[in-house]
Amino acid sequence: MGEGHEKRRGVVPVLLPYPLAGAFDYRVPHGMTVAPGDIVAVPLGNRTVSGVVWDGPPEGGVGDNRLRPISAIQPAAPMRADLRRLVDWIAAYTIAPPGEVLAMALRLSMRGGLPAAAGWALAPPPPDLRLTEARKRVLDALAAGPVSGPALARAAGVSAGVIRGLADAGALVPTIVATAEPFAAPDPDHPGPTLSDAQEKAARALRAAVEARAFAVTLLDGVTGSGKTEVYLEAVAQCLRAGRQALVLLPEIALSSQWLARFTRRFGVAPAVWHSDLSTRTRRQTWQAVEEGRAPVVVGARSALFLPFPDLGLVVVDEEHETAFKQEDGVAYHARDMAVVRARLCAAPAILVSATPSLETIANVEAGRYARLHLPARHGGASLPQITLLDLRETPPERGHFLAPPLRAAIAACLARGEQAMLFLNRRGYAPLTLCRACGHRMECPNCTAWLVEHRARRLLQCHHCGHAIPIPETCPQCGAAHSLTPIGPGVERITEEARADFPDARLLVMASDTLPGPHAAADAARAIEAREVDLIIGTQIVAKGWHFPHLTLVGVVDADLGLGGGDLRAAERTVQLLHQVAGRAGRAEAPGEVMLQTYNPGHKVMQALASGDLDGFMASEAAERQPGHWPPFGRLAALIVSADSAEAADLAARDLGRSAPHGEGITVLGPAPAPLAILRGRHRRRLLLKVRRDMAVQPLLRSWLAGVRTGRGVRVDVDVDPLSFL
DNA sequence: AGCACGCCGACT
DNA sequence: GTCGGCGTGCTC
Repeated sequence: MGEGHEKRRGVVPVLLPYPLAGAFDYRVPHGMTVAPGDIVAVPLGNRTVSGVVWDGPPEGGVGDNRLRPISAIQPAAPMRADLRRLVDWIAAYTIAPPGEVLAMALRLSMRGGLPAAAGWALAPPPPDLRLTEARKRVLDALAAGPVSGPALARAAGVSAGVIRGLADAGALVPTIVATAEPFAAPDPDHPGPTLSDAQEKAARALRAAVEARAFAVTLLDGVTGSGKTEVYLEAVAQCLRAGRQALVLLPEIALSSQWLARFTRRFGVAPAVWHSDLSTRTRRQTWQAVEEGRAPVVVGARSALFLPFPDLGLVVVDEEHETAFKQEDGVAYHARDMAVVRARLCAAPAILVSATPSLETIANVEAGRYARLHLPARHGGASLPQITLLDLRETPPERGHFLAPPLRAAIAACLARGEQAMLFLNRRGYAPLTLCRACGHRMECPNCTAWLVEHRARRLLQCHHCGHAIPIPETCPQCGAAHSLTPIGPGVERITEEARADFPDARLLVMASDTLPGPHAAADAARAIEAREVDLIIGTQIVAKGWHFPHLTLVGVVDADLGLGGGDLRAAERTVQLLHQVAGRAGRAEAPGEVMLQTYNPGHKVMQALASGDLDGFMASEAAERQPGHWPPFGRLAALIVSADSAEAADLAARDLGRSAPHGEGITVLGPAPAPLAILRGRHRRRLLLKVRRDMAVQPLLRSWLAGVRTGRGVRVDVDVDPLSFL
């Protein structure tokens, strides 16, 4: 490093947290000196805003007479150089205004001043105070000075009631205390679980990578249940021994109660947690603890990438294949890839972890850019579940039902053995389509190109893209026929109804994002399953996360073909990843697991790969398919989404863009074509795809392309570099 | 992102 | 006659 401390006078660039084209120049007033990274207050129009003194010379885009002076240097810790480089890097890569990226990195920190909390201090003891043991402990804990409420309760080992009582008796007075409470220090030498030989070997390699204090990326892969988490926690332990901080990114932190329990088992205490739903207080405390090096380990969602670690020694991305790491709205960045960038910027190793690595990561391994550590088998005597394909053409469900007889029989047998079963269907609600039997009318969203999904429990038809909802109509809005609207196809609600009828004695639990609002509900559900208070779990996507349910031995996938349609580049890859993950929930302890996939395409390469377990072979064939056409990861892709109020305006703008598209050797432009969601939230959308060879960069092409077209009123062009979703 | 300036509907 | 809708445009 060594840079970033030079004091500067004259004119400096200041990056403002708004989607402006670049940094703005400001004059440094006499008597003030600033350095890159300083948080400053500057005038902007008729108000004062906060910004960050940026690096390099002034932009020079504006005449000296229009330059305004910096108002003040804010009393906040300067933004670190590596974070400034990360902001620059993400902005350049995603073609986003740097200020918009800065906003993501700052939004989380700049709200409010110093963290403070309600606390308690000793008052002159009232003469009639009755002292109990608990009350004595509280008074002792306050002898050294004021302490915040929760910390006091913890330190004295009492409930909040005892403190309340002392306050009522007049022995305590409320105060505001600065909360610089240290986060508990994880103990790297806390006795953890014993590793198998294979795990120990991988752990050794990762410890060495941490000790090397150099940028290097390692893929850690192995089937679900092979003990990858325990292995990378050893790398975290090594990082702690070296006195440095570690960051672990998880795709959906809110659903990871079991992950936190595993961490606690290994290190004796829980890590600092970071995600977007934290309260303002917790957010500020965590931010500050990270900044001051008091939070040795942070586990977080993608936004944790922007935390100001002073000494980051390790970055782990668990479930690296998860698409939840890709932010779609605003700045379209992939947290997995940016985590690798962050690791490189602070010369730390990165570990990518997955049972089903993305083809991108596999290609990086094969090109020698990433190392690979492979865990060959399930850990602790558990075996991989037996996966069978249920051909729905041969053994169809009864009319109006969705569970084929062999699956029903398997569930019945499983429940009879006293074991748990799970049904997986990646679709919320009761039915994805409502159709009029009289005239064929389909209930569609007025704002989006999408069907309205019936939610029977709430008596609604709802659009899963924009949230538009209407009460379920009595009559067809097209032809007026009464009682003619029929639900078509299953959602989890409908499967639940069927299961309830088929297995009336089983205790059911539905796990879907709308039935488990918030982390506590998910944690409660997981606890209930572990405690065997549930026999049959019916769930969407969220049951696929890394849960460990030791008594679950049967998983039925209601519609394994779901997700294969739509012509998405990664549809097959994603289906294999998702279903492998779901299958991995079965048989994680002594009892062997069994998985049944209901499919109309048992011959499909996805079904064959899952049934045979040959994921490497499947990924190799995916690679072979994408390579000749230079599709990712063997080429680079950027999507341009043109949206406008009217179809005509969208078409016009899209055609204009198409006409001025870059061309040349190794460059392909596809489109314009209606985006798969041709109308979304009332906006008409067209899509263009720019595809280039892997040895070329899309960013310069995009920049000159977009600079050359001026879009008309109401027209927006959104750029998505490395798009994952083709909607 | 804010907040202005700027041209067309219902109201103290 | 004004107050006010939010559509475009600018902020160093």
